Amino acid sequence: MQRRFNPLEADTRWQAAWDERQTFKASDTSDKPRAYVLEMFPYPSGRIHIGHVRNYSMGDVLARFKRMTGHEVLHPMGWDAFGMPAENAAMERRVHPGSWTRENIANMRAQLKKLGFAIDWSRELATCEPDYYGHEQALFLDMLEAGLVYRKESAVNWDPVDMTVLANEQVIDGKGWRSGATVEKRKLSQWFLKITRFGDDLLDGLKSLDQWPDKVRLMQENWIGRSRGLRFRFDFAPFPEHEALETPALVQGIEVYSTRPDTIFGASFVAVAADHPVAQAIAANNPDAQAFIDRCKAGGTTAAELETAEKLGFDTELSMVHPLDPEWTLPVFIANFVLMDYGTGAVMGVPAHDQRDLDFARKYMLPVERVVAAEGDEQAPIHDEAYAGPGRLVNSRFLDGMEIEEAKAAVIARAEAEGWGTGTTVFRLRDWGVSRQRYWGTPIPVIHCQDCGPVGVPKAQLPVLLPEDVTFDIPGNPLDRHPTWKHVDCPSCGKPALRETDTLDTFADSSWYFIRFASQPEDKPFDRATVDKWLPVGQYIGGVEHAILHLLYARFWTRALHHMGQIGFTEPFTGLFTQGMVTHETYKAGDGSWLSPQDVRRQGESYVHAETGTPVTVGRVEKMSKSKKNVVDPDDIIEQYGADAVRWFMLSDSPPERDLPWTEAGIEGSWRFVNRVWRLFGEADAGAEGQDKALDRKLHQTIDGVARDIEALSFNKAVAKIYELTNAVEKAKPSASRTAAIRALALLVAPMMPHLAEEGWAEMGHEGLVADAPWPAVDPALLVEDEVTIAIQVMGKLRDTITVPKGTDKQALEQLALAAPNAARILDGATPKKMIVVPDRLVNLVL
RNA sequence: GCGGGCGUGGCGAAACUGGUAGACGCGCCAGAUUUAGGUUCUGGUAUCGCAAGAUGUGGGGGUUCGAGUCCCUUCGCCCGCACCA
Repeated sequence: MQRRFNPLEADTRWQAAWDERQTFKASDTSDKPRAYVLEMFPYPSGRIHIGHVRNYSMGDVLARFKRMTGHEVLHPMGWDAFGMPAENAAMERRVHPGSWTRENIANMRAQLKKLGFAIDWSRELATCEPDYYGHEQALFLDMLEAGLVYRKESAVNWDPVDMTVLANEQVIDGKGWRSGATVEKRKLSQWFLKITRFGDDLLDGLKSLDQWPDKVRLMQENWIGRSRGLRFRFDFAPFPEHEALETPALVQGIEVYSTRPDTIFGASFVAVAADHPVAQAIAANNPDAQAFIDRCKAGGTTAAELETAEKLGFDTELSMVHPLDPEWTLPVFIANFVLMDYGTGAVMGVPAHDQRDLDFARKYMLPVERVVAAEGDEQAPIHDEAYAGPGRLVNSRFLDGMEIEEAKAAVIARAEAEGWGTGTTVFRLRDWGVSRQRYWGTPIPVIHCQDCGPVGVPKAQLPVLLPEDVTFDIPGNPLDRHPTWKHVDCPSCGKPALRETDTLDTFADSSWYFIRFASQPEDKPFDRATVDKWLPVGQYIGGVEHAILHLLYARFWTRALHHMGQIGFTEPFTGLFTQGMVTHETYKAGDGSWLSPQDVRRQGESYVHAETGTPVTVGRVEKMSKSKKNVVDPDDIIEQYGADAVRWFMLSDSPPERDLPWTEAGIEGSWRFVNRVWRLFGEADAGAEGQDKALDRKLHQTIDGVARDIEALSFNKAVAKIYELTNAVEKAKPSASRTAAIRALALLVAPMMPHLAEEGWAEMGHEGLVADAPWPAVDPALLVEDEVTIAIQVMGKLRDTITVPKGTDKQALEQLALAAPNAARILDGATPKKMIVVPDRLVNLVL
């Protein structure tokens, strides 16, 4: 056997062996328990980065471990292949988005294969291919039919230079991220998916997701933002001479929404948003009002601006009647802090119990009356801080003395009885606008007919294919200006009609790919029986950056499919794990420019430029990014150290949810370990005899511990335990136990370092693949020690230790503790007042 | 501002329901092998101290026989949301 492991040769050999035998092909018909392990599929940007390597290494350990423990494992890979970068590349380099994307996929697939992941490549899919997006179109039509899709005028971010809609994330400081042009708000007819239909389900469903990080659940909870309150109407006070009253928008009064109807007797004004119909109606005849509205709209929306933004209002000189007192009128303001797209776009202002209302009231000299007070505070005046705490109602007529919740219920009941309001649930969550004025996405399968309106493309005509002959030399949507593509006959009446030229948000593509992985019939999106066998995904692994959007959309899509009776489950991912990023030190040259790690050389305690020898400043450890040049290319390091060393390093040291600092020394340490294990494999002496009880025990404890750690995704701990075992085996004298431990070691490292494990497994004369071998069995008798070390404390301080047989009784321990030399010295003849004995752990002598 | 998380050696980190803090890895120190460097191997490595011993999990306080772990308070860093009525 060679002394040094040769990864370049071993990696390719075993990857070919797995490929040839289709080792990781998942069977839909297997009787074994199933495990669906999934990592978030990548966008084919061109190259795999180190973050992907970490992500897929984690999933791979779990997938391989599940196989070894008798599961039928589904561990697929695909490509989130639609999206803007492909169109940008098309514009910049005059390549077709399709060829650019497919070339990237080929490159990245080759890179992934070099890492030896246990992936069922027969299920590979790319969302940009018609055999994927065609089925997505079918699902869209199903949702349309089920009333989960609708069309509505909506304000969007419009980039006037690129002539396209931008997502909120693509608007930076009010400018388009590519063009730099000031983004306009434009009203466009857009398709929406009715995610709010499932607002309650999506929120309540979070409770059942106990294998999700609390952080993500909380973020989704906040995002959905359910609140309960009273929606009610203020009527206008008689004010016949005011000309604005003639406007129909004003005649109906103003609807407001409040989560604190209990404070209704503390109301001192009504405020409407700048976009509110009442504001608009007033502005129509009042230039000052119009000027104020324009000013509101010009206000920035960044964090800093909002923080410092003053509460501004415009007095409309209208007044409203308090619903519980016809004699009581309240002034109406247009206010910059009221949002049109939340609730009703109008609020009742209760200054004593809402900070914004208080700020506003102080500025415009409006009354501030306390209506809720903690015990003893009934007379306490409100100064600069609104009171939002608990208490009982005061100054509130029939509500006086009630608790807050009681008063809320009383007001809602009265409003409903008297017909001026209803108890309502309001969500912060908005319906999902999915229309994009883009080429490289799933065409929305709808035809617009002058007579019939929007008509779904008949399913028999799917897929609606993207035309290949498009150009990107001018801005805008190539589908819209294609000469023939959009001209079709109406499927309903046969008259000439126009195709929808918008494509679907690419988040739609990633909302059901995990279902398609499980079942890929040609004629329909999936086969229900097969899907129900595999899903929900047992363990999903990816970055936190998807905590809201992707994970919420996927949950919605799953609920929608369930609602339509297409699948038998409601949540897509039973277990979710969000892994940390891979980070690296940053380096700066004297002139302030960033330097890549390859250009930097260590010299004693400091760093210098590799070529010029000039000093280099070492900066913070940060997420690897091209702009800071602190990137490491996976291909380079795989070539240098082999896939296993890279995989091992990705799993070592840092807990997987935390950031992992990449270091040259770290990967070298992993490489050293690969060779240590490799040398041990060469020492598996089949003829060795004799038992080494301590080593047996260590082995079985390790098998048990590593299994637990992998199940818990605590890879760093599993790695540490394997190191400990390796240390113990290296030190042990030859014996049958040692040989057994070395053989077991191959199985233990197999999920993390599969190539090394296969190579050693074969060298040790085993038939078949380690990938097909079962996880070693644990002898429970060997998990417990027969001797334990007891800590002897005096007054809680460790003074001595003794070794005794496990299970030694209390009296014996007390005697031994008193006799322990160091303890006896400290006691100096004194008798302890009390002795605390924790069996098999410690004795504490208390004076 | 609201919500959440995290502070343990020179570094990445362990420590099950309160019970011997620092496992394991990196780095570093010493030694062996080597023509040398690298590799490999052996030993050491929380701090102070020659030692006995003392101190030590961001700071302060508390509960307990016993606190990294529980409670109160304070400081620092990170993440998410953003005028949500």
